[in-house]
Amino acid sequence: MSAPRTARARVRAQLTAEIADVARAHLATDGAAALSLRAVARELGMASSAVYRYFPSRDDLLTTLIVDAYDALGTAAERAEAAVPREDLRGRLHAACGAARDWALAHPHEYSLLYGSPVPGYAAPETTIGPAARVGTLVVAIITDGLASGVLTPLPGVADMLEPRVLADLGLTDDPVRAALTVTAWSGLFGAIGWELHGHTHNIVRDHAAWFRSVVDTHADALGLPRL
Amino acid sequence: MSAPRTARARVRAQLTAEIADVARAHLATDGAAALSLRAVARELGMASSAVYRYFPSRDDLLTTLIVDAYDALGTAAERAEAAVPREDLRGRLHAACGAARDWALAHPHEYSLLYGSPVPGYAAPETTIGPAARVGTLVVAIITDGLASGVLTPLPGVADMLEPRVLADLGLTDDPVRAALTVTAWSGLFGAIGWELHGHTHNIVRDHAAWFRSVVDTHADALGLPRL
DNA sequence: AAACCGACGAGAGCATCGCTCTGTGAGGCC
DNA sequence: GGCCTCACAGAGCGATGCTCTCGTCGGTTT
Repeated sequence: MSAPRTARARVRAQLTAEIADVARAHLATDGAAALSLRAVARELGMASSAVYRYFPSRDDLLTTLIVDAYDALGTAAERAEAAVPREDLRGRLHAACGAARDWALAHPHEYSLLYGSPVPGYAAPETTIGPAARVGTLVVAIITDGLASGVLTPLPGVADMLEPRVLADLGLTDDPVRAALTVTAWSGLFGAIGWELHGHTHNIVRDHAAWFRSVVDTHADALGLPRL
Repeated sequence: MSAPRTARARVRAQLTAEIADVARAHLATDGAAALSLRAVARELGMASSAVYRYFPSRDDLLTTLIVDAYDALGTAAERAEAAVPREDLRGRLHAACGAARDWALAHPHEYSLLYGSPVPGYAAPETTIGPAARVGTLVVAIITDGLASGVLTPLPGVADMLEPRVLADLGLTDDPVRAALTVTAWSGLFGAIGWELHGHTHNIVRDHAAWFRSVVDTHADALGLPRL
């Protein structure tokens, strides 16, 4: 991340990135489970043992790929969402979720790595939780914007299924019902993407793009986002 | 499936089942990716090559486990749903989905095998599509029951994102909007289960059972199921 | 009853994997 | 210029899925 000071560090950083790039290419074509450290080393013309100078284990390599993927997905969603007028809450949701779906369709294996089954014996380390939350943060921002501008009013009812600390951090303490709906929308949207990606809607859904838009609308309705 | 006629076929069927049982146990404890044909053979005291007399490949073994898992999940959901009065549509949805969630929490690895990332280079064969649809069929039955009894009336609007043939097969041709919502609910419910199972709601949701109930209610609302 | 043929199981073997250890070389640092 | 750390290669270990061959045993047919 920081600029390498010595020439040695520079070439090291460069080779590290090169390994990650090749690994990402393998991941994109063959999937996470087929990602082989030896194959990456072969493609780079180095001994397999040399790779361990840069990544202590296969899981470590996978972790960097995961973080990168979360970042790429988050960036895609954020850029799409930023292009929509602030007051169009539903449009912002559509943009963010549509971009997430597009990214998933373009990078199916990476998406599965993020939101599919956890890799065998692999536990997501702390470094992944930040990037993982970016899309969720985006959805929450749409809600809080709506509440701040008065377009949305807190939903009545009580709901204490979420962590109070998270509610406070997100600024949704006084609208816990809508906060729960936000988590529901978040999981539902990604569930729909995975559903399509893994073929569960094969032979059922004809127009996946249209269906996904309707899914977003369903959740937008539940959240009370006004149609523009 | 059919009764074995010869003694040879009987012992063969029995050993086949035994192999599948051991494999299922390994799957339950270690996960799908760690399922090793050799380990199964070791536990059964036979040479690894002998297992290939019963299952032509590891993927084939996995397929039978997948089919069995779909069946177990479907049975659990059906039994729970059958215990609820027919007229309580929302209760039936809660029962079916709650049972699916319970089953998933009790068999996380098997659930991930069904609804997580596809196994490397593994393509679900035709034999899995029947059992896979059982839970979905259950949800559809709740809807069609409501339409038949007049509790539900077709939702206005047009929706042609689903396959017309499926609409006809399910008897939802005259309520395509609700049919789309049904698919949305189906994917959203399983998305929520996977979301919880894979830890994406960790540190966000405090009471997962309550949250899941609210997810079911959200989809029940979207489907227009009356509160009893 | 005898011959036969198919299924069955074991073992060795191949290619692959993640990972470790050891030795050697070359670059940067004092 | 000498030291020293880092980088790399290679061999090796245990494990995987899968194939092939070979001996054996059981059921079937003549």
